[in-house]
Amino acid sequence: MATATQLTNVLKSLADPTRRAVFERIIREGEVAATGLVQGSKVSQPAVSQHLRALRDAGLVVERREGRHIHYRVAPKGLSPLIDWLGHYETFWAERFANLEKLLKESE
Amino acid sequence: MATATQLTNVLKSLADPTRRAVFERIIREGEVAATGLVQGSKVSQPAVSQHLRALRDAGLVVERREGRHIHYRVAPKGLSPLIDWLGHYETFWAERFANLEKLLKESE
DNA sequence: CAATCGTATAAGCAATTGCTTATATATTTC
DNA sequence: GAAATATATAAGCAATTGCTTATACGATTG
Repeated sequence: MATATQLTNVLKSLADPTRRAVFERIIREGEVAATGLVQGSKVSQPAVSQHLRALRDAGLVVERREGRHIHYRVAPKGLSPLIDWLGHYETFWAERFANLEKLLKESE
Repeated sequence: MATATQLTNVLKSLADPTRRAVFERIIREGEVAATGLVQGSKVSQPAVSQHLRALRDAGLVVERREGRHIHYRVAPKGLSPLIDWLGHYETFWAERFANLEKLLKESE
């Protein structure tokens, strides 16, 4: 079960637009090296690195070292704390949420 | 359609544990006056008031004045930006699920 | 109208955040 | 081993955040 702290970390991580953009690129591109994420980013390499650390600490991405590159990809259950939290209040906004939750549960 | 700014506001609002607790109480209790939310809260009345304003600005709650009380309740579509954002990557997660399944089959 | 109740706003402050530049740490290549 | 590449960490700084106390506003009651 996801703790409140984990949920807080996920929400905080996604709340920053720059960091969320990094996460979205990782989602779209599947697996990206940090270099690739720096290119096309508005912020510096250290800034991207710091965002990647935040995302990793929040459990949203995982890294895989390959030579001097470090490739990032989405952590399978990274969004679980958020999905679970939404699901906890499902009855309040059931219809829209039902399909998404089902899909995500299957992918665990 | 929800803008990126709206999503950011929703995420930021929910990212703070105290403010999220206020929101959760409003969800559970249906309609609550600010006084009720202050009671049982760890923070002061102004702090609660500021959190309520943030939640309202993010579109997560609506208020209804009744005499000198102001009652808060969940805004029906307040979480839409978040739900929509998650749904936007639905296809990605579906593909991820498919790939995982494929990978597991191959490793048998 | 004066007192009171419910709530919001103002001002100030310590803590946190997101960024920068500069530097360190791995890893590979020459 | 030296240079180059990929990434992380350190230090510092301006902006933002979440809280506090004090005060203002709005509605009700006497």
